[in-house]
Amino acid sequence: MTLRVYDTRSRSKRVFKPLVEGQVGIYACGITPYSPSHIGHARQAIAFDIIVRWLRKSGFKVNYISNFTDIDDKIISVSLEEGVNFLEVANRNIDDYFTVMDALNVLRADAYPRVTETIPEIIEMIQDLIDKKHAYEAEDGVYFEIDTAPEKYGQLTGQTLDMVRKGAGGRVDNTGSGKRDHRDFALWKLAKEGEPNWESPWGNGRPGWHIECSAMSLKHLGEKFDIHGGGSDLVFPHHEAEIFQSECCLGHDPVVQYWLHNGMINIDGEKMSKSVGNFWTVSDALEKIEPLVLRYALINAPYRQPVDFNSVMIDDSISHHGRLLSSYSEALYYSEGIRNDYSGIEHLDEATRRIRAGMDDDFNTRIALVEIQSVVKSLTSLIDSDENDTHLMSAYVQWLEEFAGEVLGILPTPSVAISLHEEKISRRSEISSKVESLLEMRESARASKNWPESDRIRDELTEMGVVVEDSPDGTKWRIS
RNA sequence: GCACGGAUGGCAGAGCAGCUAUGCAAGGGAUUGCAGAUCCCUGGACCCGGGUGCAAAUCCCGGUCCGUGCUCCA
Repeated sequence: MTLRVYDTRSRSKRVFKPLVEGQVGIYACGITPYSPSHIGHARQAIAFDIIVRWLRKSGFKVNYISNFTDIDDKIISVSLEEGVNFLEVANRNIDDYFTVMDALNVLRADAYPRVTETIPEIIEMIQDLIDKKHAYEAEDGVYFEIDTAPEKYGQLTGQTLDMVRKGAGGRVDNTGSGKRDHRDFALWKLAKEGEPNWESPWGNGRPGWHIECSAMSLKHLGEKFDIHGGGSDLVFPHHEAEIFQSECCLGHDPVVQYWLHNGMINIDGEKMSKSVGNFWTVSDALEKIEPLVLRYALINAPYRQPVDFNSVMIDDSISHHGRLLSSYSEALYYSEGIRNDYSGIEHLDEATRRIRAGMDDDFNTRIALVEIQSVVKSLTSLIDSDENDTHLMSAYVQWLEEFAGEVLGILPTPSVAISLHEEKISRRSEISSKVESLLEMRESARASKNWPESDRIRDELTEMGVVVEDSPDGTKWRIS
């Protein structure tokens, strides 16, 4: 079994081979905490959560790092508006991040470095770049000089220096006052009046946007590491800039072996943005959708594809996830918490083979969900068959926990699932006698072909949340 | 304008050269007073034009449309 991943730099799927056998270092760009997390952040977090889960499942020892850019222009502007310290803004939104990502069952990374805790390393790296003549000091900060490494340009985007020069057009004059060339980018920005700042050899200021990730990945993962990830909107300029910084500083290339980028989220076919007014924070979404259903929805397309967030896909996710949850919790209940090895059960073996092949093919969660749906379908008919084969059921339980739970993270814990089912059962016993007597009345109405009365009683039961099902061997009912 | 990605049945979304994707929806049947649930069955797609293959949704070339990025913006 071979894992293949799509590498943005080579623009193709490549067989995954880590630098050190059996170990994987992975760095994924996290958020700039200037506002509460939105569902695009959730998608990024979930995508890399699942990538890490699958790497671990495949036997790799994984070191997963995800950062917070806790100082930046937008954070400063929010802090000025509110008249509070910038760290208060950042910490508040980082708290929000952890709260919602925990709810979405995103496992914690091994470390969450922050820019403000990496200042010495950042300064050291900038100094190194200056010493190596790749960066220069200007009146408003320190800049990386693109022309010192033109061969590195466009590794991720395919653009050349000339293209960008043309594309930038009239904006050249508006960016960065001290730059020698408009394509140069800031490594250190000198502080203006009232801005947060740190001491440096070039004056008090703060790091530019890109250098932090080079410094933090170096600090936590070393001079070369396996996977660097993030949203596809970061490909340019952020990740291109990182290549310049890291490779020029360390003197070798490539520093990053595989570049992985997740796709963006559209709302009803349009880009999600604050200006369009179709902006969903995760908290907004969680008011309407169960967290695990949202997670399900966000992995319904492979991580590189754009996801269109619309009511149809949400409704689909609600019903599909609901089916998974109720069959799982019911099977768990009947099998009394026992787990059974599923190997040897043909259908489950086949599903296992396909789900593995799908996940090994650039983490295709869509394929995985298809297999899970198919397993759920046969489990549901097993439960409905009245055979009460708890041995077989417990094998299904184990399979679902392994793939829907451990790998995709879309199952609640067994105790939560059990209590969901028990709630149903207790609700059932609560209203049982009333329902039974109504059903008897309805039965006699039906016997005398009094259909209006029969339907009236059925409506009454519907109001109570009871679904009536007539069948050849009598009338059954269940909680909707 | 330039770069990168995408275009598959009513919708969502696999497919990476030969073999049913799948789910939802639709139609037919079984069951039913009706409805629901369940089971069985069915139809239906590969943006356009060329090219290379015994064979192309799948590879190549050209076009059209869509998305994203083009310097601090998720």
